[in-house]
Amino acid sequence: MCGRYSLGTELDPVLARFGVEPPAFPWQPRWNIAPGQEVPVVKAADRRVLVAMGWGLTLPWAKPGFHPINLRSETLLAKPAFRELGFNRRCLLPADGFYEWDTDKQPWRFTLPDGELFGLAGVWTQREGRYSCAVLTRPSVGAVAAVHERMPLIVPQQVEEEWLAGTEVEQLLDILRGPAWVPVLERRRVSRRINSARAEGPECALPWEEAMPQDARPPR
DNA sequence: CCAGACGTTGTT
DNA sequence: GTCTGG
DNA sequence: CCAGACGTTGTT
DNA sequence: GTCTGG
Repeated sequence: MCGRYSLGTELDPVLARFGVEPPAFPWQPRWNIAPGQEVPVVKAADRRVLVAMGWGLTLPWAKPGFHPINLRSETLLAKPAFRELGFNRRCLLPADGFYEWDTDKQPWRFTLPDGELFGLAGVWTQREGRYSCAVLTRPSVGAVAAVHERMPLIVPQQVEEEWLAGTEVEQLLDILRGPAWVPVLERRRVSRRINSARAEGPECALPWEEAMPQDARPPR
C-alpha cells in the first residue's frame, strides 16, 4: 500500500510541474509525510488548485476513527460508498518518492530515476470546510513487487489532465494500471529512522548503508 | 421494512 | 449517503 | 505506514 | 492485543 511518502522539494518546482498558483498555506519540503497530516493536493476547480488536505478520508456518514488512507483502484468504482468519489472527486498528491516496508519490516524508498516529481492518484472529500483525501492503490509492478504487494497508483503527466477533469474514469483506471504505463521506479533501502512519523528531513531518504551503525541491528 | 456496514495491509 | 443482509 | 500508549483523582 | 497520533 502507500502509508508514507515524500515531497522534499521547494514550492516552485511543484507549481511548475503541476501548473498551479502558489497555495494559501505555508510550504515546507517534506521527506516523511504520514497519515493524518495535512498534505498538498492538486484538484480541478475552474483551474487546477493546490489545497491542503488531511490524509485520511473523513466521510459524512462514518464513525470517528474511520479514516481510510488508501482505496483499491480496482474496486473503487464498484463500491457504493466510494464510487461517487471516483467519478467526481479525483485529485493528485504531488510526490517525489514513496516508502514501502518489506516483510522483514525494512523500509524502502521508491523514486523516478532522476528524482522527478510525480502525482499519486487520489480522491477527496470536504466536510465542515475541511478537505481530506485518500491515495488509490494497485498491485505492485516492477521494482516495488519484490518489496510489497501493493503500491500507490501513479498518474503519468500525459494523462494528468484527464485524470483530474475527464469523464471516462473506468477506462482511465484500467489504462493507468495497464502495461503502457508501468512506472520506471528506482528503489533503495533506507534508514529505519523513517519508521517514526516524527522524523523529518533529507536524512529520511538516507540509504541504509549510510545510516550505519544505528541501522546495523534491525528488529526481528 | 430496519440494521449495519461501508477501508487497507499484513499476519494468523 | 448507499448498499447488503436478515 | 510505524510508534506509542494503554488509568484515575485531585492538586498544581 | 488494540487503538490513537503523527
